[in-house]
Amino acid sequence: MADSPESPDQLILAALDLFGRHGFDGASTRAIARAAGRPMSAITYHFGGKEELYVAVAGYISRRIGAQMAEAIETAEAAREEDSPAKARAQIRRIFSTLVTMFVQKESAAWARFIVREQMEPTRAFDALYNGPMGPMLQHITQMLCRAASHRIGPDEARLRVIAMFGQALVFRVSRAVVLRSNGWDEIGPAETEHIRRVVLAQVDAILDSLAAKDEA
Amino acid sequence: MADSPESPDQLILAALDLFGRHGFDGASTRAIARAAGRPMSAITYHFGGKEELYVAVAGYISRRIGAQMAEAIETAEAAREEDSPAKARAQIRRIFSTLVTMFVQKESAAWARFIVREQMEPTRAFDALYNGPMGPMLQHITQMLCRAASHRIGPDEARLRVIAMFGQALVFRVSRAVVLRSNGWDEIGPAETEHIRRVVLAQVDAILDSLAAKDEA
DNA sequence: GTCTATAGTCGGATAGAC
DNA sequence: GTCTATCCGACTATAGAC
Repeated sequence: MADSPESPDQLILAALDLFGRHGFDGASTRAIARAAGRPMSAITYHFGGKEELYVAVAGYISRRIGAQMAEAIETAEAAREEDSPAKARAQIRRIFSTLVTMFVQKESAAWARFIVREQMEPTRAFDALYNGPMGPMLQHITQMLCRAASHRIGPDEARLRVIAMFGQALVFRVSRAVVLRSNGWDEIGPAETEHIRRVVLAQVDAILDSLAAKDEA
Repeated sequence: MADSPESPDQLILAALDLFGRHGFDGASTRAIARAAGRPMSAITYHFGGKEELYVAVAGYISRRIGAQMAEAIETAEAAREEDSPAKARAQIRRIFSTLVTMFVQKESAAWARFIVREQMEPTRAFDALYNGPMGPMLQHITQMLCRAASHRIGPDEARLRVIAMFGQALVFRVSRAVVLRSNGWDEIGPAETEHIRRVVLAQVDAILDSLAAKDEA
C-alpha cells in the first residue's frame, strides 16, 4: 500500500479513460473500479457517487491542460504590452503547433474525448473546463490575433476566426476515424503528425497573411 | 392510425435524437419508444433490437445527407473534365457554405451529434456513414482542391488540407457550447450564422489564395 | 401487427465486517 | 480506511393476448 499511488488518483485516471471512451452512461462504476484495481465502493467513499467522480475528472483535466499550456501563455504574457504583429504571429504559430501535438498524440485521446463529449452535451462539468483552460486560452489567442492583424479586425471577428482555426487542429482528434481511413493509415505516428502539423501551420499562415495584406490596403 | 407516419420511421427519428444527445448507452429503448409514441416492443419487432436500431439510424442519416449534398456534387460532376481553377474554387466555396449551414442549423444538431460520436468511437455503424456521404464527398473536394491549386499539390496533401478546412466548419457544431459562451450568444440565429459563414469562407479563400500564389511562383 | 406482462440481467448505492 | 455482501431500481428482450 505504501508504494501504490493514492487511491483517488487511480480512480480518476481510470474514470477519465472510460468516461472518454464510453460516455457517462456507458462507463459503469464497476468497470472503472476494476480498471483502477479498487472495489466499487471506493468511488462512493472518495467522491460520494458517480456524478461527483465525473466532475472530479473534469477538474483533473482542467489542471493538467492548464499546466501544459502555462508556458505558452506565460511567455506570451511577458510580451503582452509589446504590440508587435510579428511576435504575435510567432506566438500563434507556437500555440497551434502545441495544439496539433496535443490533439494527435495518443495520450491525449482520453481527455480529448472527454472534452468533446462535454462540449456537445454540456453538464455541470463544463464550467470547470471552460473557466479553467479553454476560456482564457481562447481569449488569449484572440488578443494575439488582433495584434497580428495590427488591430485591423475587432475582437468579435477575431474570436470567430480563432475558433475556426482551432477547428483545423481539433478535427484531427474528432474525425480521427475518417483521417485514418481516407489516408489509408493504421495509426498517426511521428511522420504523419509532422505532415499534419505542416499543413495546419501552412493554413494558419495563409490566414494570417490575408489579414496582414488587408492591413496594408 | 391511418394518418400516422409509418411506425419504423417514427422510431428512427426519435432514436436519432436520443442517441445523438445521450449516446448509445445513455438512450434507453424505453425513452426512444415513448418519444415515438410506441411501445418498446415495437423496436424489437421492426428492427430486432437496440443495436440494429442504431445501425438503421446510421443508414437513415447516410441517405438524408447524401440527398442534401447531391446537388452540390452533381453540378460539380458536370464540370468534372473542365480543369478550371476558378470553377473549382467556386465549387469549394459553395460546398463549404453548405457545410456551415448544415452544421449551424438546429435541425442538424441531432445527426451531427450522432456522427461525431460515431467518429470518436466507431462501431459497425461507421461504415454506413463513411461509405455513404462522407468518403465520397471528401474525395470529391480533394480533387477540386487539386484543380483549384492547378495541381501544384498532390492528392495526399490536398486531402489533409481539406480535412483541416472541414474542421473550420465542424468546430461550430462540436464546440458549440464554447462558441455560445465566448461570444455571449443565447443561440446561433440567422445573423450569427451569416457572421460565421463569412469568417469561414474568408479563411477558405485565404487558404486557396495561398495555394494559387504558390502556383505562380 | 400491435400492445401488455414478465423474465433475466446489470447498474449504482449502501450496510457492515475487519 | 478498505473491502464484501446485499438491496433496489432500470434496463433489454421475450412470450403471449388480442
